[in-house]
Order: sequence, then structure tokens, then C-alpha cells
Amino acid sequence: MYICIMYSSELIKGTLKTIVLKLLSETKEMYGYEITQKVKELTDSKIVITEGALYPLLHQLEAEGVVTTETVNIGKRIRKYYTLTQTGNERAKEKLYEFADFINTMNILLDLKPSVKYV
Amino acid sequence: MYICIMYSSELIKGTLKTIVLKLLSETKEMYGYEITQKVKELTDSKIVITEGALYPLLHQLEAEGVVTTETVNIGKRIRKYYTLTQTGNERAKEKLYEFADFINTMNILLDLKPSVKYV
DNA sequence: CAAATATACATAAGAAAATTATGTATATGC
DNA sequence: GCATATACATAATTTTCTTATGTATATTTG
Repeated sequence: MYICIMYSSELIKGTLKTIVLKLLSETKEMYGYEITQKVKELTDSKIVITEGALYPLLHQLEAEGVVTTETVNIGKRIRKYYTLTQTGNERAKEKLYEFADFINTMNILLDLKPSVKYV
Repeated sequence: MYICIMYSSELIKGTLKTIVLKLLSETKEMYGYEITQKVKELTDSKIVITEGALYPLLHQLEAEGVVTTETVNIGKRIRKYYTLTQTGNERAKEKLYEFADFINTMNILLDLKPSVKYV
């Protein structure tokens, strides 16, 4: 499952794309399994991305020209590396900015403080 | 539409219940239309709740025993007031706590600072 | 060294939650 | 009088994720 222990799944919907774009904007090249492990590690297993959610998204991003892929043979197994295109880098920035703004709005609405800064 | 100008719809999915429960936990009694207007006002029209999203949710919450309703006649029109039950109050607290924790996790993951406090 | 677990991809059926559209009706402001 | 606001409701469709299934190689552990 996309979310494992902590959060009700409905809460997370729609953040997957933002998460993936952010990770790819930091680490030039990543493959699917690597992304799932990185998220698990960074969130202390609070957010666990499933393959059923991730792979279709990655394929969609490729179809949209947001990422390009390179398939590499690791022994007899394959590994598919994803890299952001120029469009992808802009998209990542937009998504992050949008998310930060959304958090600010939610903080005001739900009366949580302080607010998030995104520079 | 649920979201009007600012945010991509996917980002907001799943936050509606949290928003509604929070508002009801602050203002004993609210009716549907009032909730849509309050959210619009508090978010400066960045988040706009649609009837198609709100009413089914309110009905669901009633079926679950989270809220009780009271129908009042305003002239020849009806107004349906929603009030949190005891269960509902607990649910509201849980949802808010969960959301605050989720925001913290996302801040770490997306490297946004500072984090949100929920006491 | 066999079995369990981890690595690594993929897709398809179904569920959940919203969008979009439609419907009904009264009240108010210009 | 007409447009907009108030106030409810539901139904078809879409999006996005969950759950399940499938294939296959690599590594760890008892």
C-alpha cells in the first residue's frame, strides 16, 4: 500500500507526483525501486510508495515529456533510470511551490502554526 | 469545483473531511452552504468546496454517527444544521493531529521548513 | 545449499473520492 | 423582472490509488 502505518490513504492522494518530482530534481538519475526505498527511509516508513502507484505514474510522466529513461543491465536484471527533462525541472519547481502554498493555506484554515516557507 | 484557482485538484483530495470536522469543532452548529462560504472566506477563495463533494460527505458523516442534524425552516426554505457528536469531536481531534503529523513528514521529505506544531 | 527475502520491473481489476452536470426551489438586489 | 445568491440533493464520469497478480534475478540466512 502507498501509505503503511501512519496516515489514512485519502490524505496522501495527489502528493505522489510532488514527491517523485522533488526527489528527481535532487538526484539527477533514479530508478523506481530506488525511489520507493528513499521515501521509506526519509519518512521513517511513514510513507511507503507501492509499485502499483509508482510505475504507472512514471510511465505517465515519460509520456508527458517530464522525464526521460535509460535502461541499464545489472547482471541479468534490468534497471530503468529516470531523469527530469528541462520541462520536468520547471514542473518540479511549480509542484513544490504549489504544495508549499497549499500547506500555508491549510495552516490558516486549520489554525496550525507556524507556516511553511518556500523560497 | 472543489478547488478553484490555485491548486491542482489532486493535491486537495482527502483534506475535505479534515476541513469540515475542524470547522464543526469550532462552531457548534453549521449548515452546508455556510461551510462552503466559510472555507472560501478563510482561504481567500483559494479553496472552494463544491456541493457535489460536500453534501455526500456530510451524509456519510451522519450515517457514521459523527454528526447529528437538525432541519430548520428559514422562511419557506430549509436549512440543515450539522453538529458534532462526542465521537465526532474525538474524530476531529484525530484528523487534525494526523494532518499536522503528515505535514511534518512532508516537510522533511520535501525539505520545506519550518515544521508545523500541533499541541 | 535450500528457502526466504530483497531487488526490479509491469499491469489489471476494483474502490474511493472528487469533478462535472443536472435538478429543484426560495430570497434578494438592481 | 432578471440575475444572482441561498440552500438543498443526486447521478454519471474521471482520477488516483489499493490490492492482487505476474515474471524474474540476487542475496542473505539458517
